[in-house]
Amino acid sequence: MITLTEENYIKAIYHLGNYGKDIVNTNAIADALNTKASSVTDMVKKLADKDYLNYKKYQGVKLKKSGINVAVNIVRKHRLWEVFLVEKLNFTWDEVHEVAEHLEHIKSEKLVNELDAFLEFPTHDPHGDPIPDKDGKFNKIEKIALSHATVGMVYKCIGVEDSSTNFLQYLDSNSIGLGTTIEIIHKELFDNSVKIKLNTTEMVVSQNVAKNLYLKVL
Amino acid sequence: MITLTEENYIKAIYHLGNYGKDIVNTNAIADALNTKASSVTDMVKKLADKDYLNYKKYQGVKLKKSGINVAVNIVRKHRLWEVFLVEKLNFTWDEVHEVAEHLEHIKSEKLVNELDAFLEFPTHDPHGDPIPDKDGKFNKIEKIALSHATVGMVYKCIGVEDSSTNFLQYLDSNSIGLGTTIEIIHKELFDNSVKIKLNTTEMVVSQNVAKNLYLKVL
DNA sequence: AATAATTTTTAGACAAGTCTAAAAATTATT
DNA sequence: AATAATTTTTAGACTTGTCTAAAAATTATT
Repeated sequence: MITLTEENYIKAIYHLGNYGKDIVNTNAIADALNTKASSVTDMVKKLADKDYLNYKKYQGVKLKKSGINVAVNIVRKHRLWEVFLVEKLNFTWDEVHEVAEHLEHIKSEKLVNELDAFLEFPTHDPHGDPIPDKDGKFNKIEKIALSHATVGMVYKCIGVEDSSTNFLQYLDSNSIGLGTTIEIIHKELFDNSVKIKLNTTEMVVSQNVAKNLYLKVL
Repeated sequence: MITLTEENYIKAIYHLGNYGKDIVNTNAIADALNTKASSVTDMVKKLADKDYLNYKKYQGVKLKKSGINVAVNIVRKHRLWEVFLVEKLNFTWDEVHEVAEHLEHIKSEKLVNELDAFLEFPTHDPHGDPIPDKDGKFNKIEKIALSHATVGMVYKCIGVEDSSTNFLQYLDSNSIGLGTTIEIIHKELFDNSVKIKLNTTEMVVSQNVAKNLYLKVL
């Protein structure tokens, strides 16, 4: 049996380590989980014992197949619940994350698969992130950050890097959401801000915003 | 902050103590939660400290208003999730309990109230038990156990006392469900078994079954 | 290559919730 | 009312996950 805490460690390692492909070091995990490095050391030893990952002292950890399976399954559940909350229960995209953090730990194969079917097998969550299917397969989308977009071209907003409440509410208040069409008017070399056009209105976004907003070519 | 374990103790005390109205003793709680009396003593002291209940040494515990509020809220969530699982996700009435035991602990006012609205404010769960509304109000139905029904009368099945998988599957396999019409043919004084008629077929149920099946007069 | 700075691990402690075994209180029996 | 049986509580220990502070290893700097 895997505990809630173990699941959260595995999930963090998965996200920090490029879908479980890279080695992740102790401090990064501690930061991500708001805990101390010593606690992380204890837990990764335990996870290594349980064969979810490889742990080399002073080097770091890398997920093994069974660890990646656990992580993908949690990601699947998290994103399906997010779709449910937005599409059926009138949550906004900045409200879903916290609740989904809890729902993702409910253990029932039937629950997640029936939920998937009920939502008609969605492929992306409300933040534009792909949802793994029953077999754990999903498409890594060819997304480009607004900060790397080309002046003069037209894009569609497909997701965010930072899904903090602050950032999502900023986007909402500026009428930027999933699917919003964005034309790149000008890039300011001085401070890396970007002038963009939404429908008819033009606005300038900071480098920080530009780096955290993902687009795809229209 | 209330922990998951505290919530489960409060829920058990609520059910054991007639909606929180009666005093409940230590061993009863230990039995219900599959734990030891000494663990119960420790926990009820803690719950008394937190003002959820009154605890008198060697006497037992009784829920206070705040404890009843906690319990009713958990019951509300549990039963709403059961409705969701049966009506939207194709669960059968014997499959819902275990999953709902976990879903009931998710803490989000918005989640439960939106779920309630999404399900169109159901008043009863799939086992016939009433669902408290947003303010904790619900109707205690005038139900009668099959064991106390009158020979010759016709009833409708409205719920169960025992919602164990075994019992619910027994009912399913004998085509007894919510809404089934049941006529009382004969009561056997010798072993308290009851002969009943369902549509056209007649069958005999044991005293054990009869005590755990709730009816209402048709 | 030696020293300094950083990262990671170890050692020991703590809180929550549980357990066993023994002691104390209550209830039942004669 | 005294003794027996039962119930409940206490005392001390264990597990999980956490922490602090110190030690050890690694990496960076001179």
